[in-house]
Amino acid sequence: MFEIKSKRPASTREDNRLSTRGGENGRVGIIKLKNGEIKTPFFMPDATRGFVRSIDNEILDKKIGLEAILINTYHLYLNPGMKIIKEAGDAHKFMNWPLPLLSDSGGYQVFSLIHKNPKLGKITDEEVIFRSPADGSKHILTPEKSIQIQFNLGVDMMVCLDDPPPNDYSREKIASAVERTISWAKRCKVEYEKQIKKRKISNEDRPLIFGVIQGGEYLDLRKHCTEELVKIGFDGYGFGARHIDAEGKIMEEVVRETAGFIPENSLRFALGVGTPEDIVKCFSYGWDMFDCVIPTREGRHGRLFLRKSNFQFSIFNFQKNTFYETININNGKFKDDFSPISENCDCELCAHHTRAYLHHLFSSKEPLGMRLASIHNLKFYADLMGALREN
RNA sequence: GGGCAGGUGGCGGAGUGGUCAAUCGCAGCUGACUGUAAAUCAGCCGUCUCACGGCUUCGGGGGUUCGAAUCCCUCCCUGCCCA
Repeated sequence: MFEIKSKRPASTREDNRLSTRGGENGRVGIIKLKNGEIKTPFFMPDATRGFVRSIDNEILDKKIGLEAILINTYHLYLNPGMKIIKEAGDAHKFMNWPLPLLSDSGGYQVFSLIHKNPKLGKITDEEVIFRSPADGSKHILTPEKSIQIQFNLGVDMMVCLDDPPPNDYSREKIASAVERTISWAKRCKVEYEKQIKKRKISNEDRPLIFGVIQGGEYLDLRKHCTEELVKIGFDGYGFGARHIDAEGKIMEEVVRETAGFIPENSLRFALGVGTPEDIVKCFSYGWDMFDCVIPTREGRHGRLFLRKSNFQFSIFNFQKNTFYETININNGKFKDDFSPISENCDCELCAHHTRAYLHHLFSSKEPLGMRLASIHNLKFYADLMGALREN
Protein backbone atom coordinates (compact mmCIF):
# COMPACT_ATOMS: atom_id res chain seq x y z
CA MET A 1 0.00 0.00 0.00
CA PHE A 2 2.69 2.40 1.03
CA GLU A 3 6.28 1.87 0.09
CA ILE A 4 9.00 4.13 1.39
CA LYS A 5 11.95 4.45 -0.94
CA SER A 6 14.41 6.83 0.60
CA LYS A 7 18.13 6.34 0.98
CA ARG A 8 17.55 5.08 4.47
CA PRO A 9 17.38 1.34 5.24
CA ALA A 10 14.12 -0.23 4.19
CA SER A 11 11.65 -1.54 6.67
CA THR A 12 8.96 -3.13 4.63
CA ARG A 13 5.93 -4.70 6.12
CA GLU A 14 3.99 -7.69 4.87
CA ASP A 15 1.18 -5.79 3.21
CA ASN A 16 2.79 -5.11 -0.14
CA ARG A 17 0.63 -2.10 -0.82
CA LEU A 18 2.31 -0.23 1.94
CA SER A 19 5.99 -0.32 2.57
CA THR A 20 8.35 2.31 3.79
CA ARG A 21 11.93 3.33 3.67
CA GLY A 22 12.90 6.51 5.35
CA GLY A 23 14.88 8.35 7.90
CA GLU A 24 15.27 11.33 10.12
CA ASN A 25 15.65 13.82 7.36
CA GLY A 26 12.66 12.92 5.31
CA ARG A 27 11.56 9.91 3.40
CA VAL A 28 10.12 9.22 0.00
CA GLY A 29 7.80 6.45 -1.06
CA ILE A 30 4.91 5.26 -3.16
CA ILE A 31 1.28 4.66 -2.24
CA LYS A 32 -0.76 2.33 -4.36
CA LEU A 33 -4.42 3.22 -4.44
CA LYS A 34 -7.46 2.11 -6.36
CA ASN A 35 -7.28 5.13 -8.64
CA GLY A 36 -3.56 5.38 -9.06
CA GLU A 37 -0.15 5.57 -7.47
CA ILE A 38 1.13 8.56 -5.59
CA LYS A 39 4.73 9.34 -4.87
CA THR A 40 5.39 10.71 -1.41
CA PRO A 41 5.81 13.33 -0.20
CA PHE A 42 2.84 14.92 -1.90
CA PHE A 43 0.62 17.92 -1.53
CA MET A 44 -3.14 17.99 -2.06
CA PRO A 45 -4.97 21.22 -2.82
CA ASP A 46 -8.22 21.60 -0.94
CA ALA A 47 -11.20 21.04 -3.19
CA THR A 48 -13.39 21.29 -0.12
CA ARG A 49 -16.69 21.53 -1.94
CA GLY A 50 -15.67 19.36 -4.86
CA PHE A 51 -13.64 21.92 -6.76
CA VAL A 52 -10.40 23.77 -6.34
CA ARG A 53 -11.74 27.26 -6.61
CA SER A 54 -11.45 28.67 -10.13
CA ILE A 55 -9.37 25.80 -11.53
CA ASP A 56 -10.55 23.06 -13.85
CA ASN A 57 -9.62 19.62 -12.53
CA GLU A 58 -7.84 18.73 -15.75
CA ILE A 59 -5.38 21.58 -15.18
CA LEU A 60 -4.52 20.22 -11.73
CA ASP A 61 -3.53 16.91 -13.19
CA LYS A 62 -2.14 17.61 -16.67
CA LYS A 63 -0.64 21.08 -16.25
CA ILE A 64 0.34 21.22 -12.59
CA GLY A 65 1.08 17.57 -12.02
CA LEU A 66 -0.92 17.07 -8.83
CA GLU A 67 -1.69 13.45 -8.07
CA ALA A 68 -4.43 13.75 -5.51
CA ILE A 69 -6.84 16.31 -4.16
CA LEU A 70 -8.80 16.66 -0.95
CA ILE A 71 -12.56 16.95 -0.64
CA ASN A 72 -14.66 17.44 2.46
CA THR A 73 -17.34 15.10 3.73
CA TYR A 74 -19.24 17.77 5.58
CA HIS A 75 -19.44 20.23 2.70
CA LEU A 76 -20.38 17.69 0.04
CA TYR A 77 -22.96 16.15 2.34
CA LEU A 78 -24.60 19.58 2.68
CA ASN A 79 -24.19 20.53 -0.93
CA PRO A 80 -24.92 19.05 -3.43
CA GLY A 81 -25.94 16.25 -1.04
CA MET A 82 -25.35 12.53 -1.23
CA LYS A 83 -28.33 11.89 -3.45
CA ILE A 84 -26.69 13.80 -6.28
CA ILE A 85 -23.30 12.20 -5.67
CA LYS A 86 -24.89 8.75 -5.82
CA GLU A 87 -26.74 9.61 -9.00
CA ALA A 88 -23.46 10.71 -10.53
CA GLY A 89 -21.85 7.48 -9.36
CA ASP A 90 -19.36 8.79 -6.84
CA ALA A 91 -17.28 11.89 -6.18
CA HIS A 92 -14.72 10.97 -8.86
CA LYS A 93 -17.38 10.78 -11.52
CA PHE A 94 -19.26 13.82 -10.27
CA MET A 95 -16.09 15.90 -10.35
CA ASN A 96 -14.55 14.21 -13.37
CA TRP A 97 -11.40 13.56 -11.36
CA PRO A 98 -10.22 10.03 -12.08
CA LEU A 99 -7.12 10.20 -9.89
CA PRO A 100 -6.91 9.57 -6.13
CA LEU A 101 -9.16 11.51 -3.79
CA LEU A 102 -8.86 11.97 -0.07
CA SER A 103 -11.90 13.00 1.90
CA ASP A 104 -11.63 14.83 5.16
CA SER A 105 -14.13 13.69 7.76
CA GLY A 106 -15.75 16.98 8.65
CA GLY A 107 -13.87 16.98 11.93
CA TYR A 108 -12.26 20.27 11.17
CA GLN A 109 -15.67 21.86 10.91
CA VAL A 110 -16.14 20.93 14.54
CA PHE A 111 -13.17 23.13 15.17
CA SER A 112 -13.71 25.95 12.77
CA LEU A 113 -17.45 26.27 13.32
CA ILE A 114 -18.36 25.12 16.79
CA HIS A 115 -15.26 25.76 18.84
CA LYS A 116 -15.04 29.24 17.35
CA ASN A 117 -18.75 29.95 17.54
CA PRO A 118 -20.78 27.71 19.85
CA LYS A 119 -24.02 29.04 18.39
CA LEU A 120 -23.32 27.05 15.24
CA GLY A 121 -23.50 23.65 16.85
CA LYS A 122 -22.97 21.27 19.70
CA ILE A 123 -20.49 18.48 20.30
CA THR A 124 -21.43 15.57 22.52
CA ASP A 125 -19.66 12.26 23.03
CA GLU A 126 -22.27 10.69 20.81
CA GLU A 127 -22.44 13.09 17.87
CA VAL A 128 -21.91 16.53 16.41
CA ILE A 129 -24.90 18.72 15.74
CA PHE A 130 -24.15 21.36 13.12
CA ARG A 131 -26.04 24.34 12.04
CA SER A 132 -25.25 25.16 8.42
CA PRO A 133 -23.68 28.62 8.20
CA ALA A 134 -25.35 29.02 4.85
CA ASP A 135 -29.01 28.54 5.72
CA GLY A 136 -29.11 27.69 9.43
CA SER A 137 -30.40 24.19 8.78
CA LYS A 138 -29.57 21.56 11.38
CA HIS A 139 -27.46 18.49 10.66
CA ILE A 140 -26.08 15.61 12.67
CA LEU A 141 -22.77 13.94 12.05
CA THR A 142 -21.63 10.80 13.83
CA PRO A 143 -18.40 8.85 13.33
CA GLU A 144 -20.39 6.11 11.62
CA LYS A 145 -22.19 8.50 9.34
CA SER A 146 -18.94 10.23 8.38
CA ILE A 147 -17.44 6.90 7.31
CA GLN A 148 -20.57 5.90 5.41
CA ILE A 149 -20.56 9.15 3.52
CA GLN A 150 -16.90 8.76 2.67
CA PHE A 151 -17.56 5.29 1.25
CA ASN A 152 -20.35 6.74 -0.80
CA LEU A 153 -17.99 9.41 -2.05
CA GLY A 154 -15.85 6.54 -3.32
CA VAL A 155 -12.57 8.07 -2.20
CA ASP A 156 -9.14 6.44 -2.08
CA MET A 157 -8.29 7.74 1.37
CA MET A 158 -10.59 8.66 4.21
CA VAL A 159 -10.21 10.23 7.63
CA CYS A 160 -11.85 9.40 10.96
CA LEU A 161 -14.14 11.98 12.47
CA ASP A 162 -12.19 13.73 15.19
CA ASP A 163 -12.54 16.59 17.64
CA PRO A 164 -9.84 19.19 17.08
CA PRO A 165 -9.83 21.76 19.90
CA PRO A 166 -8.12 25.14 19.63
CA ASN A 167 -4.56 25.00 20.92
CA ASP A 168 -5.25 27.54 23.64
CA TYR A 169 -7.89 25.39 25.33
CA SER A 170 -6.94 24.15 28.79
CA ARG A 171 -5.06 20.89 29.09
CA GLU A 172 -8.17 19.41 30.62
CA LYS A 173 -10.33 20.29 27.64
CA ILE A 174 -7.73 19.09 25.18
CA ALA A 175 -7.39 15.82 27.09
CA SER A 176 -11.12 15.28 26.82
CA ALA A 177 -10.99 16.04 23.08
CA VAL A 178 -8.28 13.38 22.83
CA GLU A 179 -10.48 10.82 24.53
CA ARG A 180 -13.42 11.70 22.34
CA THR A 181 -11.22 11.47 19.26
CA ILE A 182 -10.02 8.02 20.33
CA SER A 183 -13.53 6.80 21.04
CA TRP A 184 -14.77 8.14 17.72
CA ALA A 185 -11.81 6.52 15.95
CA LYS A 186 -12.86 3.14 17.38
CA ARG A 187 -16.38 3.63 16.08
CA CYS A 188 -15.01 4.75 12.70
CA LYS A 189 -12.87 1.64 12.42
CA VAL A 190 -15.79 -0.65 13.29
CA GLU A 191 -17.94 1.11 10.69
CA TYR A 192 -15.09 0.94 8.18
CA GLU A 193 -14.75 -2.85 8.57
CA LYS A 194 -18.50 -3.18 8.30
CA GLN A 195 -18.62 -1.22 5.05
CA ILE A 196 -15.69 -3.16 3.55
CA LYS A 197 -17.50 -6.39 4.27
CA LYS A 198 -20.89 -5.17 3.17
CA ARG A 199 -19.57 -3.72 -0.08
CA LYS A 200 -17.27 -6.71 -0.67
CA ILE A 201 -14.26 -4.49 -1.30
CA SER A 202 -10.97 -6.29 -1.90
CA ASN A 203 -7.84 -5.42 0.01
CA GLU A 204 -6.35 -4.11 -3.24
CA ASP A 205 -9.18 -1.69 -3.75
CA ARG A 206 -10.02 -0.68 -0.24
CA PRO A 207 -9.59 2.95 0.66
CA LEU A 208 -6.90 3.79 3.18
CA ILE A 209 -8.16 5.08 6.49
CA PHE A 210 -6.45 7.62 8.70
CA GLY A 211 -6.78 8.27 12.41
CA VAL A 212 -6.15 11.79 13.63
CA ILE A 213 -3.86 12.56 16.53
CA GLN A 214 -4.99 15.28 18.92
CA GLY A 215 -3.32 16.57 22.07
CA GLY A 216 -2.56 20.20 21.37
CA GLU A 217 0.88 21.23 22.52
CA TYR A 218 1.10 18.44 25.13
CA LEU A 219 3.53 15.79 24.01
CA ASP A 220 2.27 13.20 26.47
CA LEU A 221 -1.27 13.64 25.19
CA ARG A 222 -0.09 13.38 21.58
CA LYS A 223 1.79 10.22 22.51
CA HIS A 224 -1.15 8.71 24.35
CA CYS A 225 -3.48 9.53 21.47
CA THR A 226 -1.10 8.00 18.94
CA GLU A 227 -0.69 4.82 20.95
CA GLU A 228 -4.42 4.34 21.34
CA LEU A 229 -5.02 4.99 17.63
CA VAL A 230 -2.26 2.54 16.71
CA LYS A 231 -3.95 -0.09 18.87
CA ILE A 232 -7.10 0.39 16.80
CA GLY A 233 -4.98 0.20 13.68
CA PHE A 234 -5.02 2.57 10.75
CA ASP A 235 -3.17 2.88 7.48
CA GLY A 236 -1.99 6.32 8.38
CA TYR A 237 -2.14 8.92 11.10
CA GLY A 238 -2.78 12.61 10.82
CA PHE A 239 -1.49 15.49 12.86
CA GLY A 240 -4.70 17.08 14.08
CA ALA A 241 -5.77 20.53 15.15
CA ARG A 242 -3.30 23.23 14.25
CA HIS A 243 0.42 22.72 14.04
CA ILE A 244 1.12 26.38 14.69
CA ASP A 245 0.91 28.51 17.80
CA ALA A 246 -0.92 31.77 18.34
CA GLU A 247 1.92 33.68 16.68
CA GLY A 248 1.71 31.48 13.60
CA LYS A 249 4.99 29.72 14.39
CA ILE A 250 5.19 25.99 13.82
CA MET A 251 5.26 23.96 17.07
CA GLU A 252 8.42 22.23 15.98
CA GLU A 253 8.94 19.89 18.90
CA VAL A 254 5.34 18.68 18.96
CA VAL A 255 5.26 18.11 15.22
CA ARG A 256 8.63 16.36 15.22
CA GLU A 257 8.04 14.15 18.24
CA THR A 258 4.54 13.19 17.15
CA ALA A 259 5.91 11.93 13.83
CA GLY A 260 8.25 9.75 15.86
CA PHE A 261 5.37 8.21 17.79
CA ILE A 262 3.85 6.93 14.56
CA PRO A 263 5.02 3.52 13.30
CA GLU A 264 7.40 3.92 10.41
CA ASN A 265 5.35 1.80 8.04
CA SER A 266 2.33 4.04 8.37
CA LEU A 267 1.58 7.12 6.38
CA ARG A 268 1.97 10.41 8.17
CA PHE A 269 -0.47 13.07 7.11
CA ALA A 270 0.17 16.63 8.27
CA LEU A 271 -3.34 18.04 7.95
CA GLY A 272 -3.55 21.66 6.97
CA VAL A 273 0.20 22.12 6.55
CA GLY A 274 1.09 24.69 5.50
CA THR A 275 3.57 27.31 4.42
CA PRO A 276 6.38 26.07 2.18
CA GLU A 277 8.88 26.24 5.02
CA ASP A 278 6.55 24.35 7.37
CA ILE A 279 6.08 21.65 4.77
CA VAL A 280 9.81 21.27 4.32
CA LYS A 281 10.24 21.06 8.09
CA CYS A 282 7.47 18.50 8.46
CA PHE A 283 8.92 16.49 5.62
CA SER A 284 12.27 16.44 7.37
CA TYR A 285 10.54 15.16 10.52
CA GLY A 286 9.04 12.28 8.55
CA TRP A 287 5.62 13.53 7.46
CA ASP A 288 4.57 12.29 4.04
CA MET A 289 1.48 14.15 2.93
CA PHE A 290 0.09 17.62 3.16
CA ASP A 291 -2.89 19.72 2.26
CA CYS A 292 -3.55 23.40 2.70
CA VAL A 293 -5.62 26.29 1.40
CA ILE A 294 -2.64 28.62 1.38
CA PRO A 295 -1.59 28.35 -2.27
CA THR A 296 -5.11 28.85 -3.58
CA ARG A 297 -6.47 31.29 -1.03
CA GLU A 298 -3.39 33.47 -1.00
CA GLY A 299 -3.28 33.23 -4.77
CA ARG A 300 -6.82 34.57 -4.96
CA HIS A 301 -5.75 37.35 -2.64
CA GLY A 302 -2.79 38.28 -4.82
CA ARG A 303 0.17 36.69 -3.07
CA LEU A 304 2.49 34.75 -5.36
CA PHE A 305 5.12 32.23 -4.28
CA LEU A 306 8.35 32.59 -6.20
CA ARG A 307 11.06 30.01 -5.97
CA LYS A 308 14.66 31.05 -5.92
CA SER A 309 16.66 29.59 -8.76
CA ASN A 310 16.05 25.86 -8.74
CA PHE A 311 14.87 25.26 -5.17
CA GLN A 312 18.43 25.24 -3.91
CA PHE A 313 17.55 24.71 -0.31
CA SER A 314 18.87 22.23 2.16
CA ILE A 315 16.46 20.48 4.45
CA PHE A 316 18.73 21.69 7.22
CA ASN A 317 18.22 25.27 6.15
CA PHE A 318 14.66 25.91 5.19
CA GLN A 319 13.96 29.44 6.22
CA LYS A 320 11.61 31.20 3.86
CA ASN A 321 14.08 33.48 2.17
CA THR A 322 16.59 30.78 1.47
CA PHE A 323 14.50 29.06 -1.16
CA TYR A 324 11.54 31.25 -2.01
CA GLU A 325 10.00 34.65 -1.58
CA THR A 326 6.56 36.07 -2.01
CA ILE A 327 5.15 39.13 -3.71
CA ASN A 328 1.75 40.74 -3.43
CA ILE A 329 0.81 41.50 -7.00
CA ASN A 330 -1.71 44.08 -5.76
CA ASN A 331 1.13 46.36 -4.68
CA GLY A 332 1.32 49.53 -6.72
CA LYS A 333 4.93 48.93 -7.65
CA PHE A 334 3.88 46.18 -10.08
CA LYS A 335 1.72 48.50 -12.12
CA ASP A 336 4.45 49.02 -14.67
CA ASP A 337 6.61 45.98 -13.97
CA PHE A 338 6.80 44.20 -17.29
CA SER A 339 9.02 41.41 -16.07
CA PRO A 340 7.75 37.84 -15.79
CA ILE A 341 6.16 36.70 -12.52
CA SER A 342 8.93 34.20 -11.97
CA GLU A 343 11.98 33.27 -14.00
CA ASN A 344 11.91 29.81 -12.48
CA CYS A 345 8.42 28.70 -13.34
CA ASP A 346 6.81 27.42 -16.49
CA CYS A 347 3.15 27.64 -15.49
CA GLU A 348 0.74 29.26 -17.91
CA LEU A 349 0.91 32.53 -16.00
CA CYS A 350 4.69 32.75 -16.08
CA ALA A 351 4.86 31.49 -19.64
CA HIS A 352 2.56 34.15 -21.06
CA HIS A 353 2.13 37.18 -18.81
CA THR A 354 3.94 40.02 -17.09
CA ARG A 355 3.57 41.27 -13.53
CA ALA A 356 2.00 44.44 -14.86
CA TYR A 357 -0.70 42.43 -16.63
CA LEU A 358 -1.47 40.30 -13.58
CA HIS A 359 -1.60 43.47 -11.48
CA HIS A 360 -4.10 44.84 -13.97
CA LEU A 361 -6.21 41.66 -13.79
CA PHE A 362 -6.31 41.93 -10.01
CA SER A 363 -7.07 45.62 -9.91
CA SER A 364 -9.84 44.97 -12.44
CA LYS A 365 -11.13 42.18 -10.21
CA GLU A 366 -11.02 39.87 -13.19
CA PRO A 367 -11.40 36.21 -12.07
CA LEU A 368 -8.73 35.22 -14.57
CA GLY A 369 -6.18 36.86 -12.27
CA MET A 370 -7.17 34.72 -9.30
CA ARG A 371 -7.20 31.66 -11.46
CA LEU A 372 -3.74 32.26 -12.92
CA ALA A 373 -2.31 33.09 -9.48
CA SER A 374 -3.82 29.92 -8.00
CA ILE A 375 -2.39 27.82 -10.80
CA HIS A 376 1.00 29.42 -10.33
CA ASN A 377 1.03 28.81 -6.58
CA LEU A 378 -0.10 25.21 -6.93
CA LYS A 379 2.66 24.66 -9.47
CA PHE A 380 5.06 26.09 -6.91
CA TYR A 381 3.82 23.61 -4.30
CA ALA A 382 3.91 20.71 -6.77
CA ASP A 383 7.44 21.62 -7.81
CA LEU A 384 8.47 21.89 -4.18
CA MET A 385 7.23 18.35 -3.60
CA GLY A 386 9.16 17.18 -6.63
CA ALA A 387 12.28 18.80 -5.24
CA LEU A 388 11.79 17.11 -1.87
CA ARG A 389 11.40 13.75 -3.54
CA GLU A 390 14.68 14.23 -5.35
CA ASN A 391 16.58 15.89 -2.54
C1' G B 1 -31.07 88.50 -21.43
C1' G B 2 -34.65 85.97 -17.70
C1' G B 3 -35.95 81.79 -14.28
C1' C B 4 -34.51 77.62 -11.37
C1' A B 5 -30.90 74.31 -9.21
C1' G B 6 -26.09 73.80 -7.61
C1' G B 7 -20.52 74.44 -6.50
C1' U B 8 -17.57 69.90 -0.04
C1' G B 9 -11.12 66.29 0.32
C1' G B 10 -8.75 61.92 -6.56
C1' C B 11 -14.21 60.70 -7.89
C1' G B 12 -19.40 60.11 -6.21
C1' G B 13 -21.96 62.01 -2.31
C1' A B 14 -23.54 63.34 3.32
C1' G B 15 -23.49 67.43 6.47
C1' U B 16 -27.06 73.17 6.51
C1' G B 17 -24.54 77.77 13.19
C1' G B 18 -20.66 74.76 17.85
C1' U B 19 -19.55 67.71 19.57
C1' C B 20 -16.28 68.84 11.65
C1' A B 21 -10.15 67.57 9.42
C1' A B 22 -15.61 66.87 7.95
C1' U B 23 -20.57 60.23 7.85
C1' C B 24 -20.46 56.84 3.80
C1' G B 25 -19.18 54.48 -0.94
C1' C B 26 -15.47 54.08 -4.85
C1' A B 27 -10.49 54.67 -6.18
C1' G B 28 -5.51 54.58 -3.83
C1' C B 29 -1.68 52.55 -0.05
C1' U B 30 -0.30 48.51 3.31
C1' G B 31 -0.94 44.08 6.01
C1' A B 32 -3.20 39.27 7.20
C1' C B 33 -4.55 34.50 5.33
C1' U B 34 -2.29 27.28 7.51
C1' G B 35 -7.65 19.55 7.56
C1' U B 36 -11.68 26.95 3.06
C1' A B 37 -18.42 30.43 7.03
C1' A B 38 -12.57 33.67 2.96
C1' A B 39 -12.80 36.59 -5.09
C1' U B 40 -12.34 37.51 2.39
C1' C B 41 -10.77 40.43 6.54
C1' A B 42 -8.02 44.49 9.01
C1' G B 43 -5.44 49.23 9.08
C1' C B 44 -4.14 53.91 6.56
C1' C B 45 -6.05 57.48 3.27
C1' G B 46 -5.71 67.13 3.75
C1' U B 47 -0.78 68.50 5.61
C1' C B 48 3.65 68.47 9.25
C1' U B 49 5.14 64.74 13.27
C1' C B 50 7.53 58.17 15.25
C1' A B 51 3.87 59.99 18.63
C1' C B 52 1.48 63.71 21.71
C1' G B 53 -0.01 67.53 19.07
C1' G B 54 0.14 71.50 15.47
C1' C B 55 -1.23 73.86 10.77
C1' U B 56 -4.28 75.03 6.42
C1' U B 57 -9.39 73.46 4.37
C1' C B 58 -15.72 72.85 2.23
C1' G B 59 -15.62 77.87 -5.62
C1' G B 60 -13.19 83.43 -4.72
C1' G B 61 -13.70 87.85 -1.74
C1' G B 62 -16.15 90.48 2.13
C1' G B 63 -19.55 90.47 6.31
C1' U B 64 -22.76 88.75 10.77
C1' U B 65 -21.46 85.80 15.27
C1' C B 66 -18.10 84.17 21.25
C1' G B 67 -18.11 80.47 17.15
C1' A B 68 -19.46 79.43 9.96
C1' A B 69 -18.87 74.03 5.25
C1' U B 70 -23.55 75.70 7.40
C1' C B 71 -26.47 82.72 7.86
C1' C B 72 -25.95 87.60 4.74
C1' C B 73 -23.67 90.48 0.48
C1' U B 74 -20.91 90.20 -3.85
C1' C B 75 -18.08 88.01 -7.76
C1' C B 76 -16.82 83.61 -10.63
C1' C B 77 -18.30 78.89 -12.49
C1' U B 78 -21.66 74.56 -13.85
C1' G B 79 -26.40 72.28 -15.24
C1' C B 80 -31.54 72.56 -16.73
C1' C B 81 -35.62 75.57 -18.54
C1' C B 82 -37.68 80.13 -21.01
C1' A B 83 -36.57 84.02 -24.55
